[in-house]
Formats: sequence, C-alpha cells, structure tokens
Amino acid sequence: MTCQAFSTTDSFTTLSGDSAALPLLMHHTGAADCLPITSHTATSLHYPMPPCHYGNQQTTYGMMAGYTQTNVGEALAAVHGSEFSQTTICRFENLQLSFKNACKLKSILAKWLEEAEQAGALFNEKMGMHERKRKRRTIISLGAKEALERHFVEKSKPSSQEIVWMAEGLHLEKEVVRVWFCNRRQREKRVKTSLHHSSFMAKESAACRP
Amino acid sequence: MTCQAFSTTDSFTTLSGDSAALPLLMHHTGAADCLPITSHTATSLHYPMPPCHYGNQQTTYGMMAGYTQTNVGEALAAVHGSEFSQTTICRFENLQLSFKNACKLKSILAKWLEEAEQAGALFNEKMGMHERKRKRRTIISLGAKEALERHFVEKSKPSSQEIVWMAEGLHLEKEVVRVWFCNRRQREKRVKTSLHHSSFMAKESAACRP
DNA sequence: CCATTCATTCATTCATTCGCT
DNA sequence: GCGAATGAATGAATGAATGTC
Repeated sequence: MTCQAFSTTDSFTTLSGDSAALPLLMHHTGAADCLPITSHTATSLHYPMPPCHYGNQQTTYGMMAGYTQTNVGEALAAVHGSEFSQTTICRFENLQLSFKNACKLKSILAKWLEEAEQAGALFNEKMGMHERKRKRRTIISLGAKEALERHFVEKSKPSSQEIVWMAEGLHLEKEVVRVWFCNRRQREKRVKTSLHHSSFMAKESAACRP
Repeated sequence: MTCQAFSTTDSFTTLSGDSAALPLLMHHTGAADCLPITSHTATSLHYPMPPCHYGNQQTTYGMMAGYTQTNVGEALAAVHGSEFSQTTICRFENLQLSFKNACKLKSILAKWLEEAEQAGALFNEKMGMHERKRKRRTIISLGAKEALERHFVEKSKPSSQEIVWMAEGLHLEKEVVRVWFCNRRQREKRVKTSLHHSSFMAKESAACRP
C-alpha cells in the first residue's frame, strides 16, 4: 500500500480536547495530514481545500460553491479514472473513513482542486454491462436488529454455526446475518479509529506519503 | 525490458486523467517481461492486455469491461482446466507473485484473451466432495504478531524447538507459529523480488512500508 | 440532498497441498 | 520439514438502496 498505516498503537487515546482548534492548512504535498477535524453538524461540508476551507451548508468557498456530494463524486472521475459515489463523499466529509482511506481520497480531492478548471465530466464510459443481479436489499426489522445488537456486544465474531442459529431464530438468511456482523464490525472499528477520535494525527500522518 | 516504465511521479496520482496513456504493450511472446508496473490503488485493475488496458474498478476497456477478479479467475478455467481464486487474480494485479509465477499466470491470461470470444462458463463441475474440514482460522492477536515480528527480524528460520517455545509463550499452537513463519518468509521474499520494487519505486516504498 | 444500512468487490492473513531433497 | 503455489476466510473500500427532513 502506498500509505503506511500509522502505528496503530493508540490513536485515539491521545488528546482529544483541542482537536477542533486545528487549522486546516492543506499541503497538497502531504497526504491527509490535515484533514478537517471539527465537529460535524448535519450541514457542514469539510472539503479540505486551499487556502483553507471550512464552509457550512452549501456555502463553500471558491469553486466548490454549489457542489453537491454527488457532483463532487462524479467530478472526481476526471482525476481518478472513475467516479465515486455520493456515499463515499459523504463519509469523507463526516470523517467516517479509515485514516488510510481518507488519505487516499484527500489526495485525489486535492488533485482535482488543483486541476480545478475543468469540471467537465470528460469520462462517461457507459459500459452498460453487468446485469449482475444484485440481491434485493433485505430489510431487517427493528426487533431483529436489537437482537443482533445484543448478540454483538456479547460476541462480535460469531462462528459460522452461531450465525446459522441466529439466522434461524430471526428468520433471516444466514448470509444476511453474516454480512450484518461484518458491517457491524467495520462500524465498530471505524468509530474507534476514525479521524473523529484521533485528535490530530498530524504527527503520525507525517509519514504517510501517497 | 520490453516494457517501458512510465513517469514515476507519485503513487496514486499516476492513474488519473491521462492514465490511459500508459501503454501496457503485451507481447504474448515473452513471458511476463512487461507486466504492468504501476501504483496500485484500491480500485485499479491492471490486466496487461492489448491494446492497452487500464480501467478502474468495474470500468475497464474492451472485453475486460466489467470483469471482476472473481470472474476472471473463473473464466480462466476455459484455458487452464481449473479455475483460479479471486485471491490469485488479485495478487497478479498487484504484482504480488513471484516472477516465475507471474509469467505463468500471464501466459494463461494471454491465452484466454486470445480465445476471447467464448466467455461462457463451460465448466461447471460441481464436485461436492471434500468435506475436509478446514481448521478454523486462528486469529493472532496484535500483540502476538508484534512479538512474532520481532522474533522474525532476529531469526527468520527458527528451529523446531524455538518454535515450540514461542508458541508456548504466546499461547498459540506450534503449528500456527510454524506456518506463520513460513508465510512470513514468503512475504519477505516476495517483497524483495517482487516487480513492485523494480528500481524506481524503491524510494517511495521505502518510506511507506513499515 | 445528505445520512445510514445492507451488499459487493478488492486486499491481506492464516491454511493447505505438493514436490523435494 | 521447507518453499512455492494457491485458496478460504476475513478485513477494508466502496456502492445501491433506503431513510429522513
């Protein structure tokens, strides 16, 4: 990987108090050594951008003005080769990505901002392929969710057999339960290692050079 | 080398905009003397293919369009006799195979591309055999990993006796420790001989890999 | 339109098989 | 028993569908 995973050692134990005070200077050189770290309200945008962006609501500075998450995701294709989903941009703004992942995205974003000028969606490969029928999204009932959650706190990594039992008990497919646990674990991890908690990882991230 | 290297600039910026310009000439004649050498982002595919393939995620050009690593692995059965796992295809793309191994795979891939036409999954041997219950994957704790790593740098080939001691100290099965060292040695070798490190990437990777 | 949840694809780690010498 | 090739299981990245206001 290009981006070294910062020493996992602790991360979020390190201070957390003054995190919001961090200035968001962006050095395109560095990776994400300066991701926006701030409280996120439902309305704030945090594209780290030079000279130092902050922005609230739709009110972002400079060229970002008016871009929706979807727009940004699409525009990124120009410098990345393929688009990103609204979901990913959303995660980035809300610091719901792993540190490594955030580094990567940030540099792409930075590059895009550099080549700012053309917002044109030069790419438009349609490739209408893949009817890879996606499984229809299962809707897990509230009750089932609570049950799963209870199981999770007790054992975040159930065995295959245990999964089968739970699935039967809840009238869900085994696969659905398995995936639920995968996702739940990811979330758990994210919450613990997300940029939200790691105060300013400026120091650690110094080594991260995309 | 028949394959010219491209600008080394920086890792994950390489693929962006003009990525398509990167010529991945494929000479079926040679073995793998021209495997794609490029930074690998989480989303890039690098099947070396004529006229020059590139693509990200699902977005590949030509007939490769839309193939996932799993798809390719399965399709390969047509020219090889048996399938390959997603893992192997992934390793191929990321240049994590030994040179020799990569050559072999590349020629299979080339052959498949030649006979391109039929993407039909002619094979579908089900063979529901082998209940050879696989040992449940051991989860080695972070601490244990660090310890093993320390032992490794000191002695990459511990004796049977030393393995037993480590195992006891770490509360792991002897076999698990033995296998860990096997795999670790393989990785070490891979890292050193892999195409990734061919010259120019040395600098960057040095700083980015613990 | 932004945020969250279920789902899929890509990447890495532990495990197995086989030739060997 | 080791090294090389290879894979299943699992983690990480990312997206479609859905929820919400």
